[in-house]
Formats: sequence, structure tokens, C-alpha cells
Amino acid sequence: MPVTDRADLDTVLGKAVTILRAFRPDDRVVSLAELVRRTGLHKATVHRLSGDLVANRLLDRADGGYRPSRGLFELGMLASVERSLLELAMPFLQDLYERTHETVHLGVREGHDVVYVAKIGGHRQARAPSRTGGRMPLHCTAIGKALLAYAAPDLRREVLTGPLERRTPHTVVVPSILRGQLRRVTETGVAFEAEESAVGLVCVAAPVLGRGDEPLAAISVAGPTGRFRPEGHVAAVRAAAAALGSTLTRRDLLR
Amino acid sequence: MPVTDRADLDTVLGKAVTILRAFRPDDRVVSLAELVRRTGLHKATVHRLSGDLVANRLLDRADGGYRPSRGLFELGMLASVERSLLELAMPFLQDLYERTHETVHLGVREGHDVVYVAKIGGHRQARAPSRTGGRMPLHCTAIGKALLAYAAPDLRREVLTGPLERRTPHTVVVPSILRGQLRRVTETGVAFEAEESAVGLVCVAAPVLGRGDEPLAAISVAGPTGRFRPEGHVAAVRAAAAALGSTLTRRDLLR
DNA sequence: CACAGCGTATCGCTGAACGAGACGATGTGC
DNA sequence: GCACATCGTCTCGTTCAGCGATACGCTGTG
Repeated sequence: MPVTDRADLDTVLGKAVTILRAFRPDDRVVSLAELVRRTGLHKATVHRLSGDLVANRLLDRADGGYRPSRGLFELGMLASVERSLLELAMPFLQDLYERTHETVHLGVREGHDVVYVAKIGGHRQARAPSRTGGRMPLHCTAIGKALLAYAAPDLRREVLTGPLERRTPHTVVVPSILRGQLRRVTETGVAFEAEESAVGLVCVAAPVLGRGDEPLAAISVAGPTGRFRPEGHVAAVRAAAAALGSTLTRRDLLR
Repeated sequence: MPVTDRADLDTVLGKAVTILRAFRPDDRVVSLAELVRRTGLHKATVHRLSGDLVANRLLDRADGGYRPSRGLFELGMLASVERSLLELAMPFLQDLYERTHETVHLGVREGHDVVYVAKIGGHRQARAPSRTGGRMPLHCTAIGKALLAYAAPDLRREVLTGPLERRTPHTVVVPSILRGQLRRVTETGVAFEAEESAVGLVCVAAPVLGRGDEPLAAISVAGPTGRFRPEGHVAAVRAAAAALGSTLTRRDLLR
């Protein structure tokens, strides 16, 4: 029921963007027919526009279909805000990784989702569904809870009253419980997640606070259930987030 | 004289892409007038299309202009080849960083350029002009030389006979000298760069070889002139590249 | 005050984009 | 073997989205 940010389908540009967004992170190639199905556009239109997108180097032809190209990757990296945030954050994420040797995430809020700006991990990387540039609902991830706990009350209310999508059997879908968790986050400065977004994954996160009201981002450390003890990394995550926060404040990263 | 991949300016899509590509990595916001100047398109056209791009969440309005948005970043991350390469490579890049604590790059070839797919660094990061998603000419970077030395003879000839752009006083612009360097690269398995792309920056790289002829990518370690001794990292870079190469081969990263 | 540069808005004209539909190739079940 | 479905590609007449010349108002600036 969200006012889906659906692109304007009456304009060429809108259709092209719709086609691009029809690709999902995990498919290698998508056939013309599949694109038609996903977008709901006319076959001839998708055929023609896909051809144009290839000509403009936003898509590649491959086997029996299309896939997003390197040119699209390059374009995406022009997003200045993400890039400068990423570049400033990288040293701190590296430190954190080196201290923990677990999967480290950096995420920002967009609507009711968290968008992962960076994900770094080593060989024994947890099987996390997160991807750089990917999305997850706020309410079922540690990063999301960290962002939500420190966000504007209006936003928090919105999320708490809206439907809380169940991702795993452990996802917290009861508003009152979630509210309690968020209160604890503001008390302790860290947020936890226990297999709420993906089975087998636990996580601890801390918000990156700037001068403004809304947190600028959040940092998390994730690992597999069992071996990984999130409590053991509280100090490290908190320190990394705080250090990044004061750096960003000093550099005055504008909204 | 390269058949510049200039987008088709007779189509809406081509113009839109042209506008997007008019943004440079380092500008925060770009005014309408500046976009008009850079693209050569009509003022009214840029005005209208920029509006459409904002409506489709590929651009943001900011202060007195536009800038690439988070939506564009997300789209870019759909590029599957880059993403899967990046995800498989990350652990090895992390190891390399941890061993060296210097700036680590992963790059692939695109035309006569290297495109950086990843860049990780710590606090004492070298002041490198490289950026994730950015480009550099092949002939003046360590990664580029590594890719070039192992590339198809045709490509090597093309680059060597074409103009060799001078980036710094140290850029190698004499074909015969460059050819000699490339020969040494194939003999030793590593490529060097000494302030050839940016003053104050030295670099050592090794190719990531797969089953095919063309190298899949290259890995480099970079640091500031003076303190940083590239020779000291030869073994580490070579090891990382080899390990990644065999992993990619095993996983059969196609094309 | 004159002028230049900017963002925005208007408005007829025209050709790019549209989508119904045809067509050939391939695959699949009977 | 045939009937049928699915797919990618292409054609073609219609029409409306996109076009750009032009105008306007709002800055600064000499």
C-alpha cells in the first residue's frame, strides 16, 4: 500500500527506468519475455527500449537476454553523497573488520528501508542476504533498528503502526515488543538482531550520529548463529560508529 | 579518434544518459547552466529531462542544481558481473589490506581504460585519484600495465600505437619503453607504477588470471612516494591475485 | 541603469515512440 | 508426425511526447 515510487510509465524515461529496476540482484541474465512479465509493458516496447539501453551501454546482451552493464555500475558510482560517505567511512570499517574479522556493514535509511552502502567481509563471511546497494526493511535488521531508534518520532510511529513484514520465524512483528527494543537501543547505544532478517544470522549495530537529528548512518557487525557472539563486539561497533560520527561532523557532511 | 561511445543524441534515452554522464565524480551539485554547457543540449531540453530524471529518482535537486541520487547508486549495484566479482574478491582484498595496510585496488579493463571495481584503504590512505567506479588510462597505472601485459596482442598493439596521454611528468609516453616494461611484467608477474598517473603515488599490481586468454582483473597496492616501497609488497600482491584467480576459475565466472 | 546569466514557462510543429499484429524459429506433449 | 505454446524480431500507420525558439522574471554586477 505504500505510494510505490513507480516511475512515470507515460514517458520514455520512466519506462526505461522501470526496465532497469526490473532486474533483481541475483539474476544473471533476464530474457525479454521475463522483462515483459515483470514490467507489464508491451513486448514491442521492451524490445525496442532494451535495444536502446544496450546502445547506451546501460545493459549488456548475454546469452538469451539482457543484464545490467558496467556502464550502469559506473553511473551509479557518481552518486556523490554515497561515495563521499563511503570514502570517509572506509578506514573505520576496515579497523572494525580487523578487530572482529566478521562481516561489517554500513547502511543508511531510505524510506522504511535500510540501504547498504558498504559490505566488507573475509573468507569466513556469514551467509548474509545483504548486498551493497541492496535494501532491507528497517524493523528486522540491527542497522535498521539503530537508525529507527534515533530517528524522528514521526518516522518511528509510522513504522510501528504500519505492517511489520515477517521475514523469518524470529522477525519481531509485534509493535509493542519492537518499541521496547528501540527504547533499549537508545539506552545502550547499540541494536541487536537475532535471525530476524535471515535464519542463521545475528548482528549488532550502532548509529552514526552527526550534528542533526537524524542519524547519518549505522554500522553493524554480523556473524553466524552459534559461533558468533554479538555481545562481544558491542564496544568495537560503538567505537567505530562514534569515531565515524565525529569525523563526519568535523567534515560537515551535509544532508 | 576512438569511436567515442557517445550516446545517441537523437533519442530521449540517449540525451538522458548524456546528462547523467555529464556529472563528474568530484562535483557536489551541478547547475542547469553547467549541464547545458557540458552536454551541448538545448537549455529547455536539459531543464525538462533533468526534471524527469528527478521524478524517476535518478537525480536529486540540491541547492542550486542537481546531483546523482541514491536511486542511481542502487541501480548501478545491479550490475551483476561487477557485483559477483566484487563479492568473491572481497576476502582476498581484505587479506591483502591486512598484510600491507596500504590502499588496495581491484580493477578490470574496459576499452583502453581500467575501471576500478573496489578500493579499500585505511586512515593513512594514499592520496590516490582513483575512485570506485572511476577510470584511468591503462598505460599509466600498475593495474593497467598488468592487464595490458597479459591481454591479447591486438589490444596491446592498439594501445602502444595510439597516443599515450601524459598525466604527470613521469608518465611513460614512449611506446618502446612501455613495451619493454610490459615484457618485464610477463616475466615477473607484477607491474609497477612510479608517479605515472599521479604525483606522489607509487604502485604495484598483479593480474588475476583465469582460464581464458584475457586477465579477469588485476589487484594493486598503492602508497605514497617515499615511505612506501612497492618492492616489499610484490609477494603479497602476487599471492592475492593468484588466489583470487584460482577461486574465480573454480567458480567459473564466465566471459 | 544596462546588461549578462540564470532558472522557468509557453507553445505550435513534427517525427519519435507507440502497440497491434505478423512472422519464423524453437521446443514440447501427444 | 502434428498441434500448440513461447519466444525474439520486425513492420507499419497513428498520434502524442518531445522538441527548441522564444519570452519572462529574477538575480547579481559594472
